Amino acid sequence: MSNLEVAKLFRDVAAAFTIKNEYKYKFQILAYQKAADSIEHSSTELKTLYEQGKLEKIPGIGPTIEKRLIELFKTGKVKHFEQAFEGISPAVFPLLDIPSFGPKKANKLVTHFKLNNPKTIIEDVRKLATEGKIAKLEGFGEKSQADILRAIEEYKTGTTKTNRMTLPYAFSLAQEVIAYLKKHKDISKAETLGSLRRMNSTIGDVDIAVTTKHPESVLDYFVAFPAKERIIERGPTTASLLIGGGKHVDLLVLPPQQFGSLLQHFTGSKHHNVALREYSLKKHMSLSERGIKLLDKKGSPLVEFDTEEKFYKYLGMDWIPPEIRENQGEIEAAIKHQLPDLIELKDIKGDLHIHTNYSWNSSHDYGSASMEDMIKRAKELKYEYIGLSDHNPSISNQTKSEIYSVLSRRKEKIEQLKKSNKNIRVINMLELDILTLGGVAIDDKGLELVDAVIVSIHSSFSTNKDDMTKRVLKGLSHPKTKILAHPTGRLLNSRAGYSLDWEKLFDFCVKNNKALEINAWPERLDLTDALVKQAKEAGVKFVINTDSHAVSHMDNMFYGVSVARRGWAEKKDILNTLPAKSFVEWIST
DNA sequence: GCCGTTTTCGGCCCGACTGTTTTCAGTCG
Repeated sequence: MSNLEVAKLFRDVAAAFTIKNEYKYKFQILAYQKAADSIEHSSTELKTLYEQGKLEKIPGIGPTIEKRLIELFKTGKVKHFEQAFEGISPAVFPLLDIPSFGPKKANKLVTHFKLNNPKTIIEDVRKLATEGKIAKLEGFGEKSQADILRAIEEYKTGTTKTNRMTLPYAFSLAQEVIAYLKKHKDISKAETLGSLRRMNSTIGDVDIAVTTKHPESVLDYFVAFPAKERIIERGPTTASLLIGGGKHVDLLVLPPQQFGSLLQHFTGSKHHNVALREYSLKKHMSLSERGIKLLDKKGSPLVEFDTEEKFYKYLGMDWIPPEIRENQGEIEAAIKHQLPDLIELKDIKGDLHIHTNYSWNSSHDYGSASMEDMIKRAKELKYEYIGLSDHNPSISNQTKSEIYSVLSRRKEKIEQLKKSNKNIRVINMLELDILTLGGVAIDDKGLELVDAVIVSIHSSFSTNKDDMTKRVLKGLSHPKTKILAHPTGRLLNSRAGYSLDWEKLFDFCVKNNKALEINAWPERLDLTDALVKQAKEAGVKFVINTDSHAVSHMDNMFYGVSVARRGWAEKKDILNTLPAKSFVEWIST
């Protein structure tokens, strides 16, 4: 059973408790939802933790839920859950996947119309709505019947929440909306919030905050946004639009004196906010997007904040960078004034994963720009060094001596470039395939013709964890291999990546002075933020690379730096912040 | 059912919006 399946089961359990008695089970419901959230966000499979007897390492899993999970993995079911589901039609649960359906609404429809088939339930409800039967039910009406119909249509056509957006897509959508908003004369400030401000690897909704003295007219203007599909909601301080492709854009409007708490609240994450509020409650302060209520002094006015810095300071803590607001220890660190000094884009002094159009019967794709053009861009970016790391020449249709000869010709060209570019260090590198049977695609004699290599997996993704780990460690063992590129192999929204024994890999990297790449390509963002944090704690060093195949790709460095920041990485953790001399020393020894 | 920088008992985030009501229930983030 995968983490997502367990999380869904827990949410169904919470829904079942909600239907049975929301008040009696209030805190069990909360506990199962919290556990589901945390299981979804876990970077380790629960099954693995179960096998290692480490289930209690997941926050939100205590002794009782641990017992239930052990029963689940042992027998495939949980007695206690079956009791919880007793008397509730299984047809309720598929409905919960449709936005606007919660446990109460779903159960009311299912019981009243005696619907019991989970396979046909969505079609059954759609039919009832079409026939006008739902409007007659108490608590429903014509409007909600129409809403149900539309929600089902949007769900079936995939208009709602299918794929999450990649960062560049979300940024350009946000920029488009902000550019539109800025045309309104009463808007003084507009900023993106939510997961986009936290630089999450994928974005669900785009949240934009605006401060103005004329909220009415701003909201009117916003909901008239030309590219909208429809208005989802519109109140006095917020509005939400559905944009083509099933994306939401939410606007939040508050007066300038409350802008600080507004930013804080809608930047999230939800887990960060809940933890922050629980902490503050113990200090008798109640937090919201409008400010802070002091619970000790009755009738005292709301304390307002125009900046986020003042808001956090009032709570007795340092301002927390948005990227690490995930309730992963940042609140405790902010109280103790021990927040990490996160790496910044300006710290980066070189890019080592650069593909060019150098043509030589390659094993994989070429870049579109010349070595000269990529070097020129690196200089514009004020880099001190650049690694030219084309894919290794194909080994399937060239003899060894042919390979030595092409490598040597490329070396000559790069030596020329080194000489003609005195103010940047050009490093002769390769991105080298780790073969299916371990080992790398080019032998020792060939590797003498390059300064250093990046290794990566480009084949046999389904290899099991133990074999894949052996394969990767063997690939990293050669003295010339310094960096493991895109270590998980994932592609956002399309490929999960392969399995690796991360603890083993981290340990190997620390002992053998190898680095893990943080690949800045927006569909990769690989390592993941969670693994960066774990690796950093194990003492692993990183290199942030763009994996550029065109000049413009070199600007993606920003996304890689964001992943590093989300993983709590500091300048000292990232090797390509080193000055040229020290970096070249590391990579060539 | 979880959890601990005033707690191993006694707490558990907070408000927005919609639709169906005429003061509230449900859902969402």
